Amino acid sequence: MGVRAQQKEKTRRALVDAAFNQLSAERSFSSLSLREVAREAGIAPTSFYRHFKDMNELGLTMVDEGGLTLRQMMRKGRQRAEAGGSVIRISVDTFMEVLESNPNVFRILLHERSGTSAAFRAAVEREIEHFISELAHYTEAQANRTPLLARAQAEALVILVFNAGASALDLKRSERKALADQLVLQLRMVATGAEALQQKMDNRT
Amino acid sequence: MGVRAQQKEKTRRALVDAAFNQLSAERSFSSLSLREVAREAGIAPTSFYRHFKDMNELGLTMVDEGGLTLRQMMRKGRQRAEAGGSVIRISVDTFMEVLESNPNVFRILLHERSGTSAAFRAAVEREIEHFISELAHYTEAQANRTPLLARAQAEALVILVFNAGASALDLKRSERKALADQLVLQLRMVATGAEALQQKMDNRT
DNA sequence: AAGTTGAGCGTACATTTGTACGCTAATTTA
DNA sequence: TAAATTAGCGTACAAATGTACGCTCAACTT
Repeated sequence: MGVRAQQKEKTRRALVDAAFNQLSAERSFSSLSLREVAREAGIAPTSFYRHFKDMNELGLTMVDEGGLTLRQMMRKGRQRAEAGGSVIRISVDTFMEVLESNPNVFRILLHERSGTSAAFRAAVEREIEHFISELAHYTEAQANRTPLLARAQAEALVILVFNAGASALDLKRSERKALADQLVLQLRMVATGAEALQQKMDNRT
Repeated sequence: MGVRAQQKEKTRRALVDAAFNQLSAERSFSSLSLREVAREAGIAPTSFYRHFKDMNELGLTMVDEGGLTLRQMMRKGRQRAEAGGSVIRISVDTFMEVLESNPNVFRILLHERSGTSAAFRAAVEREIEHFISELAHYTEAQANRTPLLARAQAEALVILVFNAGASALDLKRSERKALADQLVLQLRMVATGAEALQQKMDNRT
């Protein structure tokens, strides 16, 4: 890659990073202005357009990138689970760690999920869908579920986890433990219930 | 109430209604400006301050009012359930009807739940908490659950319902049916799972 | 070596925003 | 009836925003 393209990429990164860094509990992506992001990235407002058509395009980039980061981290965590132990417990712990080290990635996903732009909502939904279908396949194979049931179960699990994540963002580390415990309990409910419903269906044939 | 106070109340209502009416899939409360709301309500921007300290105060009013509306409607729907039939099915159907007739009430709750103001998040959480504890008491009595289990179960149920509501907002009426069906399935999973876990606990003593 | 490209800049402008201030006129109080 | 209160208005202003336009000069192409 030429010097020029390299520099361009660097500036683009600076923009994305600047935007991520400005997110917080008090600041959502949609409340960021183009000028603020440019300022934080150390470039002139008008230079922004050399990289993104508008803030929307930057935001979508962030959602995609964030979702990817999350999935990679969760996948890495899942490898730990293969060593044995409760899949649920280990997944929840991994999730909480990921949350703690990437709060802003989470914030943009959570907020824009119920956001004001259809494109954003769709993008977030796509990311969540990745989690759901990965999990559904896993359960379908592992626990011998009907696709329909596996899907419903996986979706319920993911929703509960994401929701707990949203709550966790507002909590101190000490309070998160209790949250995690309750989440584990809820996930077990779903898993147990799905199993029971599956059995009932199997017996009926 | 004097003529004066009456007129004031009327204008206040006009402001609240104006704000609600401007909400849509493309427009969140936090993206509304004070001037827009005043314009829609037919008053001068500066007159806004005769009724609310700032937009934040208006928003909190809307959350409280919206939450109340929702709870009243759900309660009315629950009376239908007493006539017999699946509690879960009837509740879900009621919920979907409420959603359809008050989409904007829902929008503000859903959006501000993951919003940028701690006060808003707390207010929404308070409203959701109402639902959860009402439901937890119901299950505790009805199904003889441990408080801890009842709470976890109720929370899971409410989260799944609200989440489905968020998805439903983006769907056509025809597509909502499938969503409702899956939601029912998920709620049954939780209920069945909670029951199983409760049994297991009871047997252990 | 000469010519082309394009990332980044500065200037400029029209819009929109929140809100301070002081007035008016109708209602309420005394 | 006289005085006090106050909802609503119009004017005004500083701040911020998105973005059009044209320039520069380093990097790349030919």
